[in-house]
Amino acid sequence: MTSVRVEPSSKVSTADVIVDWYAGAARNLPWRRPDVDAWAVLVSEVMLQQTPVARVEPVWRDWTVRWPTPADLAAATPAEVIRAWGKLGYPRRALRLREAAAAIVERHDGVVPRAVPELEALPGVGTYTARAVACFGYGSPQPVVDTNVRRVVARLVHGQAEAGNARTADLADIAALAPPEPERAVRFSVATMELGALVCVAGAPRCGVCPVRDRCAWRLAGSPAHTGPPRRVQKFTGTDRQVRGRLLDVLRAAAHPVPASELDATWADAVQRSRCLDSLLTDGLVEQTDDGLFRLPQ
DNA sequence: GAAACGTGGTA
DNA sequence: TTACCAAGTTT
Repeated sequence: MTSVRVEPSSKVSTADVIVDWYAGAARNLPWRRPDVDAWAVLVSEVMLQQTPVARVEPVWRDWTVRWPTPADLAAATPAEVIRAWGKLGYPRRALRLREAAAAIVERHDGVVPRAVPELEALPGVGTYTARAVACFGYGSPQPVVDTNVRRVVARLVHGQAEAGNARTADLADIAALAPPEPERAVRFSVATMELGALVCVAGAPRCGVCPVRDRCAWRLAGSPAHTGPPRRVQKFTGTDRQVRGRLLDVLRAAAHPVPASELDATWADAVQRSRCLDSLLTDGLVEQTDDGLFRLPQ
């Protein structure tokens, strides 16, 4: 009689376990549909920088319908993209995305480049985003390291409760786990991010449902608490970021240029208010008309 | 390498 | 209510 050979779990590669888990656990996010092109992927990746998926989804749908190609976005005004960005936060990303679109039109014939160095040369595109676009937009087997992946590697490989700051070695760490087949390597990249986003989360990891709990260095070490300096969380209340946000909020909502007096109500401290308005002007998020009124750049 | 850069949900 | 955190990049 024949017998089924069951390999010990340790013989199954960690990458295969994570990829197989992803097949059954992946969220159905719109930018993961197979017909989504590299431009729409780039838009999603920039929007997702420091902004949760739930808030990105509706805005991404609007953008990809309104500006389906880089040339379309390059032809839009800053005011249009700033308004369409809504309240995703860090609105300089919207300007940079428009600048990236213009660079794609000028330097790449309107086609999102495939090569990581060319992607990284685009405004607002750094190490993470360049690899994410190459990998998810073009199916290139790039190692992709975001905050989720760094946390998974910190625990699974290094036995640490938390990831430290981003390091150059992060790319090598995840590349060492990646499967050799290009298509599986792409799945592995998105699957590792998903594992960090859904299971190996920052606050209270759901180790009970983790597919690699039996081989996680952190778990095997008894889930030791984080040692070392606590990560400082950035303040928001009272900062220039808050003030800038309020100023821009007024200008986004205004149908016409507004006088400075209309901005006074946003923040009591006139010195800080003025500094923030200046910085918005410098950033190209606001412009002043000839008669001294303020508006989003036309 | 540290600090700046928005916003809102969750515990 | 305060604190943490969310697919980073730029200076």
